[in-house]
Amino acid sequence: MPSTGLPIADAAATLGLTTDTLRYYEKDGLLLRPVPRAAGGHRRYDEIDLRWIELVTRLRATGMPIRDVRRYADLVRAGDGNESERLAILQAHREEVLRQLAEVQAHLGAIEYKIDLYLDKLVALERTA
Amino acid sequence: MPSTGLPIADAAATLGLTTDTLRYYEKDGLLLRPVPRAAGGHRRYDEIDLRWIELVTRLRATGMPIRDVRRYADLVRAGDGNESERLAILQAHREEVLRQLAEVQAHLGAIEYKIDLYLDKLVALERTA
DNA sequence: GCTTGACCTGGAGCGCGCTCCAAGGAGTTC
DNA sequence: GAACTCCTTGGAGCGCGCTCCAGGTCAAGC
Repeated sequence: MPSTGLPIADAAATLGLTTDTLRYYEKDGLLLRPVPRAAGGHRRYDEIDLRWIELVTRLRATGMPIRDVRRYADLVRAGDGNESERLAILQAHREEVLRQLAEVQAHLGAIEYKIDLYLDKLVALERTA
Repeated sequence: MPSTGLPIADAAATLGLTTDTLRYYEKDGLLLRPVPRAAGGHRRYDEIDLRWIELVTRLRATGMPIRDVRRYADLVRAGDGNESERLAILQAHREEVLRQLAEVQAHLGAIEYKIDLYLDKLVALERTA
């Protein structure tokens, strides 16, 4: 059996993470299974591992705390029958992300207003110069 | 001279911060001036202080690091003449926020796709039950 | 066969942004 | 004037999410 899958450095490059982060996620229970090892104990990331980790990065990049990602991974690892719980986690997260997006956009509006004030001010200075 | 302005607890409640955070911001150089004191050394937050801190919370809530807020505060404190530097900071921040908004929205789209898959799955289960 | 370099582990360290605490002072209420 | 509450300061502590390091193993290339 040939060792299939990517070594950790390639997986990290593919996913835009560091090797340290990949090992940390695995140790912290965020993955669906221990990543398979080649002879010698080196990790080999298969397609299924990469796809799961990509989802993890999406959850993390939208602000889901690591402990919630772990809860979700625990459910998926437990197998069929808890789909409504998984759905609840994702839906709650979606609501939270939408809330934050709206908040950030509102604050950004106020900041852009301030930017416009400075632009006006600088244009006026320009004219008198 | 009557002590004008809000005591720290009221200012915190008004701004949605804690008293600890207000003292921390002041000590860390994020404010435009030392907050005025009543007799006895208690802080009194005037309108001008509250308005500035509100801007600080907008910058923070949109992800600006404290050190950048301090740089901006330093410029404002220095007075007229550096408006283009202030503008540059705000515009750079605006670009960064827009970048992050787009990224979060893209990730959210993928998460919502997954939510829909679970919804379909659960509806199918429902039907067979 | 030996060097090189990627990988392994367990655990310490770190940057950020607060958050909490101890010890003490001052002003208001009875 | 005693009790209560809110405030003061300096500094320690903390939760999060990595990030780094030491010391060791293993496999591939020359």
